[in-house]
Amino acid sequence: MEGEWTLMHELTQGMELTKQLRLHLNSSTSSAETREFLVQRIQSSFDKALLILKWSGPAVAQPQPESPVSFYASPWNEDQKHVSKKRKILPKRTDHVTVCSENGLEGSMEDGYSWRKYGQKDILGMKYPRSYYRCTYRHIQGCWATKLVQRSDEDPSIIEVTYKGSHTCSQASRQILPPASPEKKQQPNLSVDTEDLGSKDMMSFPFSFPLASFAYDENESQFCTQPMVDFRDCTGSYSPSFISPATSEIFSANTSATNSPILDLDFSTDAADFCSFPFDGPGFFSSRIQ
DNA sequence: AGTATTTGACCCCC
DNA sequence: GGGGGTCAAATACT
Repeated sequence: MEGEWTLMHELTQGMELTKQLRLHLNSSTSSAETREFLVQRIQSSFDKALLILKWSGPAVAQPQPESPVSFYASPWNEDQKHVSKKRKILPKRTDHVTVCSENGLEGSMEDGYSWRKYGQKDILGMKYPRSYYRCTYRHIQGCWATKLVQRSDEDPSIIEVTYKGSHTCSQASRQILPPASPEKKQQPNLSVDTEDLGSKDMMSFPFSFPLASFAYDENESQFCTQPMVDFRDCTGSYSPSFISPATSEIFSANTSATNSPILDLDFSTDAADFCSFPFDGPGFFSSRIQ
């Protein structure tokens, strides 16, 4: 089974990386960046292994939408029905994603989830207003994921997306699945700057890749993604040179709402979902495509 | 008619 | 008190 092989591969790689990290920890010449890179790769390997386990069989695979979300103070059916204007305590995890949107992708659907806009504010010092989105299924399934969309001042083609909370709706659990059917309309490509690609085997992950990488913000106890991945229109000139015919299928991402195979992993709850994928190490995507 | 978006008001936190 | 996040009525869209 390919899944088993990949699982073994990831676990083995995790072990190897751990050994490397140990060597670096004992080495006075090792840089902090290198160690951090190894840490992230280790985490990535184990994340992937966990994901493979998680999705390898129906008995254990499907997380239930009603499964508790640790950072919410109380369950939906107790708290959420008491609608109040009181500011809710937000989850402690925030994901920052920077995407380059030149074709209006900054709407509610480009990341594989279905969002509903619930507000817009002019932010002090910001040229462009900030838009607030919540999961479409908030009231149906008690999914309290939200995101903030802010167009960059410096480069209006850059859309900064901040995710708050994680999806507990059923949509979250199917994000990892491949598209149910081929999309007919032209899809924008998801391009990744891979200037500092570490190793080719990092591309071996069979079913998914991140929209952006995650880093842990210790100050705020938050997970933050690093601004590394851009959306480009299909006609865009940029195309990562490493993409092979095989991998381009993975990277040619459908960014419409329901069948993006890639933009997922994401923001769901448990540790296994904090996937810092292989290409997310420091320097892995070292610059943003403009 | 049902759903999504807009937008002014409200409220909390710093 | 001001800024930012959310609510909800009004409006637009399908």
